[in-house]
Amino acid sequence: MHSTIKTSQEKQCTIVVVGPTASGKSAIATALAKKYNGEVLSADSRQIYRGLDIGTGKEPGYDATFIDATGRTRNMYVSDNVAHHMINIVHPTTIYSAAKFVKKAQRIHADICARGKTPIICGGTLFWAQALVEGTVFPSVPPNPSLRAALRDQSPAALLQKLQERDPAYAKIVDPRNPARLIRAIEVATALGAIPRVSSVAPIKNPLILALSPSRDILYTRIEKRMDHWFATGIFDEIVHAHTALRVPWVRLEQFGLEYKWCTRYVRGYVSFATMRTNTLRDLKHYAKRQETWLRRWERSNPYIIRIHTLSDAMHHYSRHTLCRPSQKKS
RNA sequence: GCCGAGGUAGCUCAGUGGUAGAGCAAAGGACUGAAAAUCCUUGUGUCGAGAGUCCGAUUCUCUCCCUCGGCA
Repeated sequence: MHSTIKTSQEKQCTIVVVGPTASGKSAIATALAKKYNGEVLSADSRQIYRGLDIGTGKEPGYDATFIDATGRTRNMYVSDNVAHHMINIVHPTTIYSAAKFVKKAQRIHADICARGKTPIICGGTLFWAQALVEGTVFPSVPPNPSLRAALRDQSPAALLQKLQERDPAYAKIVDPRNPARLIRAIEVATALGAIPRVSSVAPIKNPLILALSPSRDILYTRIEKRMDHWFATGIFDEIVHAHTALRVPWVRLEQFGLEYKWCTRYVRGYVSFATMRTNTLRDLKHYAKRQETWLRRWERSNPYIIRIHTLSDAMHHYSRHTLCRPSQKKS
């Protein structure tokens, strides 16, 4: 039952490994990649940045190149002898987005399949992972920096008013007190006249979605341990290096959130070590909680998500999935 | 031992003669080109203990206990 050799009955599938921070996604994804001739496609909104390694939880590795299915040379990241994609793809000052991620990741996914490998989507940015799996098409309105700057200081009420003038229907369903939501809605409505309905095109076929879900006690312990390990192994140097050698402004570093936010302040002498540590830990726990909330919601709309705890759970479900799939055929 | 300031939600503290709130934490939720971001909802606790005054005390008085300063 645990055969690692592909039989003719096995069908190609994409493994998806999600879960909160510090739940052990990377280790499982890498192990699955070795087991099933796979390549990892990262869905992590921070590991895309070069030079942010420790605090983003990158597994040790190096940048390398490979030849894709069309014969082109492409970049990848190699960790534990496994190819990883969507890691170290942009400079930290680059503004990236979920839409860009989905577009690029779809191409990479197709290429992995074309080369006969098993794609393993792995990441903690559930928004990105779900959008990729479901093939979400975002309104094709890129961010408008000057509009955003102009709206930045307006009250939610004023923003809502503006949105009502453009798209009253959408104004009824947005979060009326969330500036980020309101500004994006105004941005889209200004460009297109109204907010288009969201559509899902080109979802990933035959996904096996595995969700790591350690108990909260265990997770919080792991988060704290990992955080202290980062403090001890050079995250402060990394931040200083990003600022001096990579010329990443301090404000930008703070924008990355979590430890980058607090360690940057600590490195600059604005907060004590104790404050930095306490706040980082608090924010990490909040983050993990939001990831779990997202996962629960996704589960409500997708009954095929499977909760797992170990690598052998993952392998067990992979075997079942590839050998005798439930009727989830394309229609 | 004396003087002073306090003891109210897990923490920091407001507050009132008619049995109490805020922030943070915690829990839950939202999320469609910022997502490690952004935002929403949820607060009954012997108001340190005992006694007294009062129709009624967490609020006033007394005693005690504890904490923190200062003086010895």
